[in-house]
Amino acid sequence: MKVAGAKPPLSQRKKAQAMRRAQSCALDLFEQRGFASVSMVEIAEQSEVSVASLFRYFGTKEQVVLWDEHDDRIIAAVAAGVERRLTPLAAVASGVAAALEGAFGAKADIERRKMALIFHEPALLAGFRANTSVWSDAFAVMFAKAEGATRPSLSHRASAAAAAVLVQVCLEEWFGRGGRSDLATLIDEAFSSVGRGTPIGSGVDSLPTDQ
Amino acid sequence: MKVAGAKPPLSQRKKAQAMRRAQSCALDLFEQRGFASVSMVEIAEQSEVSVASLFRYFGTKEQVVLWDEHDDRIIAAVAAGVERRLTPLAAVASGVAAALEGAFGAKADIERRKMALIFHEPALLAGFRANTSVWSDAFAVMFAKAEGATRPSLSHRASAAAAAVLVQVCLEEWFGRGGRSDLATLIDEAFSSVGRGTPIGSGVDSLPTDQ
DNA sequence: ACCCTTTTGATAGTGACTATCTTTTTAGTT
DNA sequence: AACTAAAAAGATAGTCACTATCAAAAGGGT
Repeated sequence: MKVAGAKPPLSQRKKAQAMRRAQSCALDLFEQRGFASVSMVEIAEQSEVSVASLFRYFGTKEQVVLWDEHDDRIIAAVAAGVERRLTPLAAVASGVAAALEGAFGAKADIERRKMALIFHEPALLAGFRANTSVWSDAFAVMFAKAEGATRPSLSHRASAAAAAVLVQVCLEEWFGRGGRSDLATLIDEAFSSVGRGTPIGSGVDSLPTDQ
Repeated sequence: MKVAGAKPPLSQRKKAQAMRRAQSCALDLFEQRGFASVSMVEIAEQSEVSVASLFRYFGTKEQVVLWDEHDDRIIAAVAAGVERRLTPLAAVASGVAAALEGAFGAKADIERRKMALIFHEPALLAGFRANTSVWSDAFAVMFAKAEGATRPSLSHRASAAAAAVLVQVCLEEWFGRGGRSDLATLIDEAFSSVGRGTPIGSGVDSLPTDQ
């Protein structure tokens, strides 16, 4: 295991710093004038990072917003849950809740600005939702390994995809409520409503008024 | 109810015809030279539809492939299942199975060519997966209405998103197996493995070897 | 200081997509 | 069948995300 204080090489630190600077400038510009009305050239000029580097770093304009320095924390947290042999959905639920508690702690301001932009710009929302596929694939591999399988089966992929998409739904719900609800509670509610296969009209949380 | 033989206006028929012609030409070209190496101008020349119309019809290059004349059949079939008050997941499972049986019946050749391209080109796969959001939203509204709610609750959206993504997983699995498996069986397997919340390592379909 | 490797910057080019305008086609109406 | 208002299709020019390539400038070890 690595020592916590071990520095990565200078080149990597400078790169990460440039990426943070570029993302921060991009958020400023997008908030002021909208995602479509700001060009990559402007972001480059504002952030003192060349256009070529912007594309090298982020790949696409959307990823300038969507990029998250610590976006592997969720996957790591879920992996820990899987190793504790929780139910697939339970592992994901607890892992995500733990990881996001950290994300919205220290640099909560950046995260909130990102989320606000994402839900305001359809192009960004589409990219945000595409993360589901990445999570899903990662979860599926974990589930397979936990059962000693070399490759994920259909049921592994199914559980993984369901878990990943439920996390997305909860994140959107959470932000839609202004970030005031408890994310862990939302995840719990979403996961259990799927897990128990509630029949439509059974009225577990809202009885039809029969009108 | 409308008479089955009632014709839509001439303009709409010509448009649909042009779209089919354009899609068919596009599939030819993409199969020959790859999605990225064919420009919209070439598709326009080949199909005798102007570039402007291509963008009016399809919006994006990806949608030239992804567009499906009858892609509302799935949603309609699921709506029918919901009205019969099935479980959310059951309604989606049966509806999708029914709808796709039709889709791969008459014009199965086009559908297979589309699927082959979609899974061969990452850009198309991303677009294909984005359909999940559309389905999910539609399902959520159905579930809410079935319970007499005016707007979908979190659990409605959760069930809808899970159902939609499971359909995607099954479609991908189905195509990955060369289209030889029975899609309805796959859907059943996927949905039940999520529904029962199988613990990891419980060994329902493969016991861990404990190594 | 020295080289060697990796990273960054600058430049030119491609093509998806938009905006705008003109021309054609369609659908009623007489 | 001819006339007209409305809608759709075509043509054109422009923007900008993204790629490819090469030159310059770091970084990292000797």
